[in-house]
Amino acid sequence: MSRPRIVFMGTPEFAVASLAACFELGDVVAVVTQPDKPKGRGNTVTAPPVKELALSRGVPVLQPTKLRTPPFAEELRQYAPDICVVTAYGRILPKDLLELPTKGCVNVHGSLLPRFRGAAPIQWAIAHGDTETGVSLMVMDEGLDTGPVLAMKRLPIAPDDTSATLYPKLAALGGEVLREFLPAYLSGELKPVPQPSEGMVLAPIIEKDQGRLDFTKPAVELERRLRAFTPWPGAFTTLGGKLLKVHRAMASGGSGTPGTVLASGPDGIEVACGEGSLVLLELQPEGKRVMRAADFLLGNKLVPGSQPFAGA
RNA sequence: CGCGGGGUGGAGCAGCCUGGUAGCUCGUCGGGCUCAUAACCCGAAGGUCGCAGGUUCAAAUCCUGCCCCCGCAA
Repeated sequence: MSRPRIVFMGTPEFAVASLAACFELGDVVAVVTQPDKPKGRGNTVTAPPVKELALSRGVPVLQPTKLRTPPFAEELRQYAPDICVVTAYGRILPKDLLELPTKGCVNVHGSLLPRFRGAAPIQWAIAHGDTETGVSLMVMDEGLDTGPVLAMKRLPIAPDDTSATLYPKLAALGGEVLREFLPAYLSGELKPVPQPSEGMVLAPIIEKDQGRLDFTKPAVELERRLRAFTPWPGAFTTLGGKLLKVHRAMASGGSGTPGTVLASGPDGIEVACGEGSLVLLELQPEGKRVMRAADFLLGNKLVPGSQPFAGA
């Protein structure tokens, strides 16, 4: 097949590069994405990034609320897809959809499988302190990111990488892995290889409360989680009943009762943790802009020895 | 009309309710002191208090409209 008929399924910014690759690789006959949702201040109804690109290319956009009802499968069948490419769609695909395209469904996943199966692979790669991650192209089966793998591309994780900095890099890699390996899969040259049973790690969806700083944990872990959970849900604590976000911090060697301010000055605010200490470098009080810790201290006194942060 | 905080010398804040001299901490510049420090002492510069209108003898402060920044929720 020279021009495969592709149905693309995806939703956020991460999926856009994959969709762009699909436009090069075949005829994108339909794009499936999540329904428009109210977003941001003012609750403006916003279209997913994938939809924007699809519309600009004049491709039919489907935004079903439910996948498991027969009408959607029938609708999709009319497009007679050869292959369905899925990147961060945001839903589990039922068996009948997986089997609908003649070549099945392939998925671009943001980790080196079987490490970090699940909804938040990029975040957990950082949170675990990995120095390398990547993207995997796999043939989907009914399990959660358990299908046999066609190809992987690797990417180093820098010590200061956050999910925000890693996302676009991995999104681009996702487009590349499709361009390089999808044609070979479609022609039958490239066979999927089952994932090894060793090394499986789950990457469950992140919940808001996981961003709350728990100073009884080791400082190194808190620093990793801060980067992993940037931009969402971030790392935060409470000060004087108000939210205080921590945008940048550094693990250090101080010790004391967890949650105690060990030092505060131009170099930051050092807080004792369960193991080591965390030096807060950039803060954002609720309703305010991000500021350096030193600036924050000019208007807010944090006395060494005190335990001003709630929650700990 | 989703909920809420904020815009005051270069930075972070107070003052606003209860109109009446522009305040605090830091930075900057000049001088002094010290082996030394995020040091300390003395002095100085720097602000149309987001914008526009209104009320008033008088507005950062009260009223109206607009612009901009941000947190929450979804």
